[in-house]
Amino acid sequence: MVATRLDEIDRKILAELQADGRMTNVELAKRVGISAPPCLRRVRTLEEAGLIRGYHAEVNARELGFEVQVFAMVGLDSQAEVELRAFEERCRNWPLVRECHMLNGEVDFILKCVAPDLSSFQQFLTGELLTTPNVASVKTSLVIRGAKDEPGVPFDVLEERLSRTA
Amino acid sequence: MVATRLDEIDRKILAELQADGRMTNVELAKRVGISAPPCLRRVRTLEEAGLIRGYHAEVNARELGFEVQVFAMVGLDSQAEVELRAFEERCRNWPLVRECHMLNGEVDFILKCVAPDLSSFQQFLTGELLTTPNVASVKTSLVIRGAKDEPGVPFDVLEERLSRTA
DNA sequence: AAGGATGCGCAATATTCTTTCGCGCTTGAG
DNA sequence: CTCAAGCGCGAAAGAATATTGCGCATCCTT
Repeated sequence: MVATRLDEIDRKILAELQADGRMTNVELAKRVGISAPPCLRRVRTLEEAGLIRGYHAEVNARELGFEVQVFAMVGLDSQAEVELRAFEERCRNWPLVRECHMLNGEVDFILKCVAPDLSSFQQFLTGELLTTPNVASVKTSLVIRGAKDEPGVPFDVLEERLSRTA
Repeated sequence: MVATRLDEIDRKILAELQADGRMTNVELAKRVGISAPPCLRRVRTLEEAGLIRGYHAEVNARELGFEVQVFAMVGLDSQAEVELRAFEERCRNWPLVRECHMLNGEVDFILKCVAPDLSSFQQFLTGELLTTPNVASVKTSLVIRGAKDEPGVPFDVLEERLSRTA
């Protein structure tokens, strides 16, 4: 099912559910222009094919008490695959680390972190991240304010691209 | 309603919906330990209070044809508030830019971008970002691989913190 | 202690979801 | 070119869910 090419309706479904993941199936069907049963079948297929990984409520982190957001650039001493995997595994176990991406260039990883306040982040930084074996350098940057935070991908770009090919 | 403190049930609701945003209300009610009607009322209240910003399907970007993910660190010539706002507004209009955060330190902004392939990103980089007025420097880092990508906030940290206070 | 406000649960109604069925279209073999 | 098989669609019925109104308990205030 991986190689299955999506048609326009599938892409519309994905776009709609990315914008509003709690939309009812009948509403979704109406928007993509088919009736409810085949629409639901398509959604199930997309889920099983892994094109839809899950559904999440977007919560207001600040109101919930997570006032601090930090990007951390991490450099390691050894970039051996085993060491890379070990560091990634540690990241998965740190709840304050929400994202961990391996990068090219001088920095090995970028981490997006959240924390209730500065002191709890610094506690994590000095008590956990900096004391981790193989961590050579960490440069942190506090987020002053967020200007844009869109989840997912831009479907308009995809449609535009496909229309050029067709 | 902003100053309203959430009780444990509200936090459970948020945690559950963050993990599975399409859960039915009866299932949610069962999990948080109350009956369906008050559960739905709480969800509506949380939505109206802005604690739930929305619901989104998490789509598989790579399978959809967005194979490239890039972090871009942007420095501006002028950091006057008007200029900062102007740059943020441009970011909001670039579909390939999914996130834009203003940082402290030497870099002014960090951008998380996606693109179908390297050439379309470079087209954006050289044709759009680098030619934008007031942009002094851009350093880009390609994401080699993603190790962790959790949406939202860690509710366990929140609960732990609250239990210490109580 | 009385009054008011808040929030729960129960029950009834309306909406939505799920399943089954038959139809029409495309596809590939004869 | 014809025909049969496979696939996806739409309609309808039964099941599950969402939604509303109401009575009652609890808590806080006075």
